Amino acid sequence: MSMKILFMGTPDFALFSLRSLVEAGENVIGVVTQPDKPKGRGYTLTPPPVKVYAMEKEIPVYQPGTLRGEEFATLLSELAPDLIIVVAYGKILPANVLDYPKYGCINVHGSLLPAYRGAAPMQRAIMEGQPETGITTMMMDVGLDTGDMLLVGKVAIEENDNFETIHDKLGECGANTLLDTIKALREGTLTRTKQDDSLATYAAKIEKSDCLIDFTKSAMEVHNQIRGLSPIPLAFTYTPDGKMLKVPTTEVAKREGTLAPAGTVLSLAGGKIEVACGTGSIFVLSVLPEGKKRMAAADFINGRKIAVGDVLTAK
RNA sequence: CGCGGAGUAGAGCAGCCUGGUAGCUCGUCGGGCUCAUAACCCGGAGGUCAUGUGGUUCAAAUCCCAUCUCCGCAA
Repeated sequence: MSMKILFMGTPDFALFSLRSLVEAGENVIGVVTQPDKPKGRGYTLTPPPVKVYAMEKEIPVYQPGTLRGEEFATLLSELAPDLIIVVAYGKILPANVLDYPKYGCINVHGSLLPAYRGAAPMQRAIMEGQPETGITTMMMDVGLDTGDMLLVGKVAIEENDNFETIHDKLGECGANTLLDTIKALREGTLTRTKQDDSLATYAAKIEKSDCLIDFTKSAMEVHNQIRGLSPIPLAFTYTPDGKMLKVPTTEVAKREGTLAPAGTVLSLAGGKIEVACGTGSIFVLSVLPEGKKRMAAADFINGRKIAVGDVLTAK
């Protein structure tokens, strides 16, 4: 049975799934992705990763500004997909789209639903210190990540995993879980499980305020925040001269109790910047100073930009 | 023409405003010392100060002009 699949997705995370569909020989008849957006210095118009890949594979690409209205409805009836796969597309699908395909719309979501519904499930799970996260495939409905669950894949979050490593592991896991889901659909063995709404939690989009490091929290909480935001967009603090300092990598020091006022630099031994937290301390292993490249903490120390006793603060 | 920072030894930086001997922390190489350390001491190598056979000047890393490259913010 060859189903006509329409793929909807935008960033790198979606690319894992699209690539696996293509490589598995599925009949991907088109890709819907967000319009090119101005990015970076000088506002260069940049295509989303999914578009770049689709064009390489000569799959038709569509970038509607909206899914509501005649235009997209017409396109949909021309393409006539049997199944729509949605992975981090970035827009809400209206009811007429959800209802169109014979086999419905399947979403690949980066959490163990009903936990972490919403925009930033991977980051939030790490930031909140979860020991594991995963992928849930679901039949989409009109709610935000509220549809019936299909299959689940789990991924452990190790102490030094960060957003990048979890993103890649879940991308991989998502691709595999998606293929399993389609296989089950085809074989008629797919079962739907309702979400328990009473257990639902939301993973709100990451805001600037989420990125400000709060050293009054425990060393582990600070570490979780920093790694959940690394390498994008990165957690930050301010040095005594008022310059912003982003922190890509840290590790938790094995120390207990309150060592000094939160944010105080305790030591520069071994090329690590040890910073006091509410309880315990963390080692800052690399930094990204304002206007500079990312560098090892040892280099930052060599340039004499920080000293024992300096206090890193919210400004 | 979105805003801003930066290009000086292998790395991170200072020096530039107020032109006049190329400096700091580290790494590296050689030697010494210690039971030992993120060790310590002594010595050395390594730079056409991004580019222009540009301008000003007795003299330019420093002031002026142009170009290239890298980065942060914002979106």
